[in-house]
Amino acid sequence: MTLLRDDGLTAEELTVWRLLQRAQVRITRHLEAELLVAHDLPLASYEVLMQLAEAPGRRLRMNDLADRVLLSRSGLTRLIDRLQREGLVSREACADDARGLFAVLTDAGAARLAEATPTYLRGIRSQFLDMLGGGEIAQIRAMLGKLDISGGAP
Amino acid sequence: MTLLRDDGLTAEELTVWRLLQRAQVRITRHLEAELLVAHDLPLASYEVLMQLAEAPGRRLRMNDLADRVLLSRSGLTRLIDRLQREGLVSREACADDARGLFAVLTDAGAARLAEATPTYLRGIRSQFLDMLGGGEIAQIRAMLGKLDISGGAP
DNA sequence: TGCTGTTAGATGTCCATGCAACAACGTCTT
DNA sequence: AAGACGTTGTTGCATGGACATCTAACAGCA
Repeated sequence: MTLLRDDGLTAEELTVWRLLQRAQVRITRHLEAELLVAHDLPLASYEVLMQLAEAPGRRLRMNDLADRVLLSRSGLTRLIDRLQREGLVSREACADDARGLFAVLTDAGAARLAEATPTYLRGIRSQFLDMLGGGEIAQIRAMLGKLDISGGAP
Repeated sequence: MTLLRDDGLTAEELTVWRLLQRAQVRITRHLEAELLVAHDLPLASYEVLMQLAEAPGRRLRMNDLADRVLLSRSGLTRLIDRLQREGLVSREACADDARGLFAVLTDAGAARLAEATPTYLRGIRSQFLDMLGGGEIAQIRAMLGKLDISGGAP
């Protein structure tokens, strides 16, 4: 039982990390599967549409968007390619920086997002929030906020 | 600002889920990168070796192992292929079920694991545990335990 | 024994992703 | 004004994972 981790991590500390992994993977897979069967929309695509919908002018620079959806720049390029092919997103030039591109949510994209959103939210509720008590959500939010590198403000 | 989520999730609830995603992805990437540069060992490989080391007889059935490392069966087949090629793991037949196979940790695998473990544990500490207070670890463990489907016992 | 159905792993195929390299553009210095 | 340097986004390439499918082997029942 002590083959490893005599290096300063207690069994509990290691367990916490494993639980975090498991929770995130389990929820992610649930959402992915549900969105796919119900709306033929991968989770990553959903998250792009969601971020764009929340952004002012329904648009975001590629770089900015990549950070928000936790994807590499090249990964996002390909993903936006696909979404553009489906007509859910378009690319527009950036006025004040000729290198830059905006990914812009189209009306079709907004409609598709609206369809899928109930599935997404229901999944988060049933696979995550419902399993915690009310006060616990605030607690876990505070702790996860500390883990967030981008200075998690309240 | 309320383009979506009038469906019953508060902004905070949605934030919690996003923070969980971000935390897990950030830590995972850190570990992957560190293990790769320092030991040329992908995170998934490390986790396989780790699980085998903890298992009785340093061996686990393929199916069982796949569940523990959160991989599909085919994914694990390929991964064990690679580890076997490197000599870190071997396959052994199962006495009481001729269909079954054990993945077994070799001495070379154990050595490689021992080399990489400090890097792994240091990563978890610096990217995760150090960012939380002592009491918080127990708290978050309790909550994440509730999220774990496999009846998280204390 | 001979069927039927189920389970354990391995493979063929496809697709998403990351990294390194690149091109185009911006910024800063002098 | 001009070059050095950083940034932005796209591409070639390789990797790794999932799904569907396949084979072998078990279990149950007639």
